[in-house]
Amino acid sequence: MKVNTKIRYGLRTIIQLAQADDNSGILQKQIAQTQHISNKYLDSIIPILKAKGLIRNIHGKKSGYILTRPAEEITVFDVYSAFEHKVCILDCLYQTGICDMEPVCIARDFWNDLNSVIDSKMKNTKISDLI
Amino acid sequence: MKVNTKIRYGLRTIIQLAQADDNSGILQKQIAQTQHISNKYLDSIIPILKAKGLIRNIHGKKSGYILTRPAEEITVFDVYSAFEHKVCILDCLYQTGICDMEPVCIARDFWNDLNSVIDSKMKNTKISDLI
DNA sequence: ATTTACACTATCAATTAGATAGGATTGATT
DNA sequence: AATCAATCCTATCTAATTGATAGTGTAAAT
Repeated sequence: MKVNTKIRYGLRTIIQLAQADDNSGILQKQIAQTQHISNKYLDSIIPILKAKGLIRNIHGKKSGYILTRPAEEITVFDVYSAFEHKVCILDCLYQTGICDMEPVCIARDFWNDLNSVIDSKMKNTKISDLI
Repeated sequence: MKVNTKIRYGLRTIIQLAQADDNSGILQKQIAQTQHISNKYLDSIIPILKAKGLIRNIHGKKSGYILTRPAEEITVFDVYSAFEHKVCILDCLYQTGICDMEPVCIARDFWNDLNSVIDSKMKNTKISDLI
């Protein structure tokens, strides 16, 4: 039950951009320095956020990254799902045939509930709620 | 963000014992068969539940395992914490000095909230609620 | 005394996490 | 057009963790 580094760094990146005044972008290098993340490692995170349409690059004098939409319109789940398709604390929740017990598993019902709780928390929290 | 096998199997074991009529115990072997878990693997799970005082062995004619207390008095968290000390989705939540950003990390505040949500769900769900 | 169940220790293969390396490409500034 | 910094892509590596099995020892019941 750990949140992995990419998701954590991804969220921190989005938060940093959300906190910036929106006239200028923030360079990857700056994010690396502020967040104490290696610039190389960010190489594997930033492109994902970009591909999912959460951030984009502006060019010119004030070059760097900005959010593509206001922080009010981005949820934690948007960031999470850039890296993992779904909130899924147990494989059997979304795949059939993994476990023989599935149709009768009471434990699974609980894990499914817990999964929903986590999912909802992420979907109901906007980046703007955090800052 | 996965729940590991020991915790899952541990919960299933507790549920099976909770469902049994309380006159007789259930042998480890029976649990293995019912739950489709190898008896050998249960060797590394059952003793932990026992050490934590959740189950105990009865001897004699109806030998096997039983719950030490009624299902109303056991929470999912009791089972979870037999295997992992705390609900902790991020190391920095309970350890200082792991991350430089800790004092100023807004993301951490969110993860901390999410952690509480998970923790509460487990602590507020009794085994008797599941069956 | 023998059988059955449980306990203890060690080991192992597979997977994943976290991170780095090196180079190609892109775009802005000169 | 040249140069320089930033970004992107692919490959690689180590360490830790997970899930599981093997083998043996011990205890209790019939």
